[in-house]
Amino acid sequence: MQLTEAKEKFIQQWGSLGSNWGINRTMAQIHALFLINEELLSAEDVMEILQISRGNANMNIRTLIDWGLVYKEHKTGERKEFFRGEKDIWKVTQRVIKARQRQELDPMLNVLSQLQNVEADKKNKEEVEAFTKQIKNIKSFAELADSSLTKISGSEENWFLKTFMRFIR
Amino acid sequence: MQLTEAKEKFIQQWGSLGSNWGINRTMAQIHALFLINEELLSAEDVMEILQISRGNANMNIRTLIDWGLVYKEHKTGERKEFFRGEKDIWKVTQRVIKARQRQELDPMLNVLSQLQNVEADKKNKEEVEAFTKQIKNIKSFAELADSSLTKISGSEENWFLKTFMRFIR
DNA sequence: ATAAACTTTCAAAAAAAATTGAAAGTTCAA
DNA sequence: TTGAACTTTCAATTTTTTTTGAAAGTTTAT
Repeated sequence: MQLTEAKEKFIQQWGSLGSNWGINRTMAQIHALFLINEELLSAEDVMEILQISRGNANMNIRTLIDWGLVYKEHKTGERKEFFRGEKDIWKVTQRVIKARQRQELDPMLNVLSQLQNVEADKKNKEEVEAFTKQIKNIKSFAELADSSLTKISGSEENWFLKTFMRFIR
Repeated sequence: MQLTEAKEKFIQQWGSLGSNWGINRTMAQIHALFLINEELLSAEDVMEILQISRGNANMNIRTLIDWGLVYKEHKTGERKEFFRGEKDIWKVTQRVIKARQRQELDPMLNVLSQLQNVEADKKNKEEVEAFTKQIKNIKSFAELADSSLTKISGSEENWFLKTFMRFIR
């Protein structure tokens, strides 16, 4: 396979993976591009390589910066902003976990907390108990997941590697 | 809060969580309904409760059955099919992991394997090496994630609890 | 203070994904 | 074998999400 073809393929696949996990396909493609690109790229470079509009490029690069997956940089003597991607796949994973934890897990935990206080009357006492019990189960599980993810996203790769290597055998 | 309101809220929140993770919102809502509903439900019940069409209900219930999150059952003396949901949140998690692993992680691993064979010529030798190295990193990481998930989705809840409890402290 | 060179925003348009419901298919009791 | 009672399919429609690009905003060198 040629390098150009391989890069293209990687970008497409990463885009489709992202898209399947609720991440904007273009954002995932831009991320893929930065994962395998060694040089600094400007917003215009990204627009051209991926054939997307200015607004689209800008908005998604912005989000990637927010997530900590892309860094802003300046070339001396150039006015324009340039960007480079975080290459370390372990750091990438940690930052994606953090972003999605705050975006999705936290709101879910909030709602689950609220749902624990349901008023019962004499007619539906048992039903309310069953509901409350199940919500409690789900909440405990979500909290365990939350702590595990927090631990993982704050650890050294080394710790992770050792732990999981032991773990999977 | 009233029970009805709480159930409604849970269904909405679960739907939105699913939707954010690339799972059809309605499918997630049906799943939520089954998570908190004690009785058997027919396709018509689901249609009515969630105000959705026959085709929609059918298709998503089918997928939930494929994933192992909902079971088909028969009431004696009734022609109609009834369904009940898997209530155990640990089993639910394991089955979701399995389904998504085969749907998304496996194809990604395949593509990454293909991408390891890129032809270099004298002009782009270094670039090809950098690319290959990065793909290799990503692939190793994806394989570690894959094994970890396989291990997790095949384990007893007890093992998982013990391991992660130790883990997060 | 100006204006050139850039970045960001956002309403409208396009694309993608989900939903509908009528029609086709299936199953089963008689 | 029939037909009633159900389930499944899929083309057309609707809804949701994404993208565009012109206009507004910002920054910086002079």
